[in-house]
Amino acid sequence: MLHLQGDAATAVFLVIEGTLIETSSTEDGRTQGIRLLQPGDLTGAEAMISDQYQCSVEALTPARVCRVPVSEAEARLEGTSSQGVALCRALTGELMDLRQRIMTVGPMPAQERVEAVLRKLAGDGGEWVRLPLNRRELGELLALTQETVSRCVQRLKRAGVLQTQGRRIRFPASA
Amino acid sequence: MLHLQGDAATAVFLVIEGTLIETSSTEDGRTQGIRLLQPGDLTGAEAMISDQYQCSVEALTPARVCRVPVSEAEARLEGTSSQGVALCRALTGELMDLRQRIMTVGPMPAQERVEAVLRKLAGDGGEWVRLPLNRRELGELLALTQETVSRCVQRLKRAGVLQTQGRRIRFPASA
DNA sequence: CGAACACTTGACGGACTTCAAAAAGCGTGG
DNA sequence: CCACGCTTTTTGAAGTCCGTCAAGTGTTCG
Repeated sequence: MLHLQGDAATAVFLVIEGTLIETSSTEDGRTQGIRLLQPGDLTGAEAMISDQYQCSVEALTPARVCRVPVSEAEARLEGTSSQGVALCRALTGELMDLRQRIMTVGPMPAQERVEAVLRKLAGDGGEWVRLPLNRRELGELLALTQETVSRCVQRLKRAGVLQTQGRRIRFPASA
Repeated sequence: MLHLQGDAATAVFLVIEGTLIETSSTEDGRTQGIRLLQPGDLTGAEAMISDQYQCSVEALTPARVCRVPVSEAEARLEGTSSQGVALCRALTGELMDLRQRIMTVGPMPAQERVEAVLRKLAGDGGEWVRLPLNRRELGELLALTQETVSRCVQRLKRAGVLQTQGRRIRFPASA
């Protein structure tokens, strides 16, 4: 085990030899494998922009990895233009976002996926927001059909989780 | 439409304003939404290591984006240590890998997912390889149950796509 | 006002999950 | 080498969630 999801993120790792696996778990215990790591792959890059690891990394075979403390990685970039550092941080942010997406389309049931994406789009501040996607496009994003998306939205409405008004939706403040 | 999957990749884009969506399609026409892009997000980073875009990007609302030609992005990193450039390339590779994973767990049926991951692990060179994961772990990676993974492996065996021998598997050379 | 498009709803079928049990691998010690 | 116990894998039966097909009901905009 290289590190656990939630551990203090202090280093980036480069795989030299062997096969490892990144996994991530939801609070309620569902686990999803994110990706296999093979020689040449990098992992733990989120250490550069976050203080906690987003996933656990475990060796599946005996493996050798190169551990680069964040301080050292940053020192290497230090001499560089600030754009270089900014680019790395941005790329790392994209990585974290894609991992989150895998957690959504992987183990979540349809209704949770729909709620997750709508919350992201609408915010949960309680304002009305016009959705920029139709049901078909939402389905495409969530690996569901438009019909399933529609049914989930209706179910969430009936459950009082959200309100709709044509193409506009809103999550009532949960207090 | 910012660019299409397969277009010549010549620039990286930074979202300034608006909402856009990255989508990717398989050769046989299934489309999967990869992620929503919002202000501050970066897209098209694969231009730095590939000559084709991996996904299409489309604006869902009126949007403003900053287009950075690859040549310029590289020039900015030029003054830097080679490690900076290497780091960016590695991060971009991870991004492409995660997109591929979303294509796998999103729209692919169980049997295709199993075949895809086994081919990645075993190579299709025709040698026997010992799997470093058991059925439960394969299921975790593919968002399937261990039983479904097992059934798919059996079906692939019967179809002559692969052979097994305890924990070892092999894809007969397809010639 | 009407046509095109988006969204909802229902009935049905199929793919995958769940639960349960049998079979096969695999290491240990006799 | 074989017997034993453990884990992993396979197989079966039943149930569920989601996809497909097909109407029907908004909504938007010319």
